[in-house]
Amino acid sequence: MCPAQRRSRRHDPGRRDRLIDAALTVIAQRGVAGTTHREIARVADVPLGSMTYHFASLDEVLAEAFTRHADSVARVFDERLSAAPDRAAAAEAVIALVADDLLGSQHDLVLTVELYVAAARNPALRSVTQAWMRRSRQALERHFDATTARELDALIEGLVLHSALSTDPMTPEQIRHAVLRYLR
Amino acid sequence: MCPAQRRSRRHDPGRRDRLIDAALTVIAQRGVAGTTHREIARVADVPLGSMTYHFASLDEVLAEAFTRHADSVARVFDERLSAAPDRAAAAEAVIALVADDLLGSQHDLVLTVELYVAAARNPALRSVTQAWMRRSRQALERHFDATTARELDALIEGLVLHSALSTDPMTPEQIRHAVLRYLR
Amino acid sequence: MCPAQRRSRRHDPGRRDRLIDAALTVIAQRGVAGTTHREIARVADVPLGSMTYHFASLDEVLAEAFTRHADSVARVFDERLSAAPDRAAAAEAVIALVADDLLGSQHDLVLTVELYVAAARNPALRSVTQAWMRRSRQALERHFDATTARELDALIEGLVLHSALSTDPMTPEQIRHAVLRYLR
Amino acid sequence: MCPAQRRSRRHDPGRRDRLIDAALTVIAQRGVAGTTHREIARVADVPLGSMTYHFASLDEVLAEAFTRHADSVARVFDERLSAAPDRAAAAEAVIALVADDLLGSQHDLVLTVELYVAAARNPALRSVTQAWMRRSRQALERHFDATTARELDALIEGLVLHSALSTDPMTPEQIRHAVLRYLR
DNA sequence: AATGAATGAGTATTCATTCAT
DNA sequence: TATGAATGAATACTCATTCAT
Repeated sequence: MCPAQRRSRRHDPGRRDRLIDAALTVIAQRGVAGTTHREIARVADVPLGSMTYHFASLDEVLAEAFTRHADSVARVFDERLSAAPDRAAAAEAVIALVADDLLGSQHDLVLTVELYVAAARNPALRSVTQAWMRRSRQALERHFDATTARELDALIEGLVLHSALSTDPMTPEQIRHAVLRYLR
Repeated sequence: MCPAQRRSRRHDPGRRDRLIDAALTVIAQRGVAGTTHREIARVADVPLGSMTYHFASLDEVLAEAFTRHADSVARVFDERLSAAPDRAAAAEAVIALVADDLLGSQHDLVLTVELYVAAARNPALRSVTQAWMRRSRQALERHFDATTARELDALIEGLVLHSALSTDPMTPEQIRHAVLRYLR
Repeated sequence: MCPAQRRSRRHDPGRRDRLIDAALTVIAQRGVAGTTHREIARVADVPLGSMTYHFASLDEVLAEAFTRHADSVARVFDERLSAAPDRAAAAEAVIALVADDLLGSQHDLVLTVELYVAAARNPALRSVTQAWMRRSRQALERHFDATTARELDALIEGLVLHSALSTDPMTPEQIRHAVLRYLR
Repeated sequence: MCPAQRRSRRHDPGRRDRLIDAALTVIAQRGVAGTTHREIARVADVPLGSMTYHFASLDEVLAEAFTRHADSVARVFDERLSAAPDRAAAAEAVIALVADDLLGSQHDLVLTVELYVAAARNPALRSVTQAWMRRSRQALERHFDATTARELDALIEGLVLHSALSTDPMTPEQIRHAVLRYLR
């Protein structure tokens, strides 16, 4: 009777949103291969049937989740580069972004790699990765010419990925060294 | 009765080997998530029971397959860098390796990314990736100092991966430009 | 705001009726087994919740739909036989009815067979088929004695069904031959 | 330890066969719509996984089951008509076949109607019904001309089906009357 | 009066692995 | 040594129906 009781969750606006977040959690923890309706529902504490009510298929869930992930990472990238007043500050922004990604939770990094693999076989996801790439490159082009932007983007990719897979990831100083050497 | 009939392959010494190759084919085509005993057996044209006869588990199959893949890619890397007489030739070797990866079949590239993701959750595979990385770096260190080798290795990673995911992959000329700019 | 916008159909007096027609369309297209609340709602372009608002259960929908089908087929049967002035004209009416069923859309025929099967397990539907049969027989009894009416009714059934399932359905001439031979 | 214990059913030759029979039982009891892997497995007292080991899909199960049904009914039809020495005996054989179908278990009759409906939407089943029809007609043509055979076949169809759906099915005497009147 | 949201039981199917031969 | 048969857990997805608004 008391409305505070966890009795029923029938009215739950925002559930779809929470499900997408739960999906990202699951993908990060168990990979795309281990991402199932059941697991997402469990993490979001929602009945299984709710998944297929809100999403037509698991692929739709993945697409929405990765889109959200890419958007949020790209937004940070955009913001930091927009805030940089000059080329030197932009270089520092890039260094900070890479270092944060590496030193921060593995969460974002793992999601990114999962997205890459999933995109290799899922066209819907491929357009997500491509939009994201385009956006990063445009952010870099605020400060660098097109060729430099493209090459720098690839270098960032390599630094992040490589270090992530290594037992001794690069230190922030090493990252700074690599980026500045390239831009020297 | 006639031995030419495709009757039975009961005596088949290289079968274990062929199964590992079949596994790589399947991983490249359908991803680790789509790699099953059944599919590998189908590709190798071998009865299902043969899989579990030769391998204790699917994980064992994956580990052996990825080990073979890493070995073969690393060997080529090694050979080309060993053959380079000087630093300039080494730079050209690196450029050629990246360009071949991109222009050649997606096969190797896809396998590599699949390995990265699988390694994120499978310790046995992580040691495969790490041995591979160590080996590449050592190959580079024949011609470059340790810091350069490490950074170059990351750049290579980024160039290959980034271009692979892009709709307009880099041309060999663009790759050459990026590598030489870094080594300048 | 503009009332012409397709905004809402909240006031829709004939909706229940339209739902029954939609149900018949779905049954004809996908069979009773493929007839679901969702599909009927989709065909009628009506929200899912509307189905259970207007009908207590799917069975109720089916019963109403089949009743409507049987009524409409029986009415035509009635009318044509009533219009026949004598036995010879009645025979021609029967021939025309069978031929029309066969040459017309498969729609009615499929619905009839679906009804037969559904009736085998659903008592509510069994009374629909029985009322229909009784009515056909009474229509025939305007012109034929009871035994002939019954036998003729069975012959009609067989001619329609048999031809419907055949790759080379009977021609109108063949139907006429069969009916007249029986009544000769 | 004792081999007589119902311990394991792992060795069970003929299981596939038993599954097809179980499928026919289920179709007769619950209709094609109610025929599921689970239900067939339950009736055959076999684990669920066994169904999909032996059959690629539920449609394959249905096709095999209906083929068996049609074969067995057609064989009886064949045999009885082959045994008839003359046209009069053939007429009696037809009468007996219809009467047996009606007075015998509903089993065969229900299966037949289910087959008709299923065939309306499943091409694989349509060829089953057509082969069956052809075979019946050929059996009749041993004693009757082609036109008579076809018409008689339709009459049989109608008598069986119509009576089956009626609350007061025809008596054997009534069936005899109908058939003989037609052949008179 | 009407409906979007929610839910739990059920469906076909896949599959790693075990086992008897 | 090798394998066809078998199995049970899991998966994506469907759907009749209930319910809060």
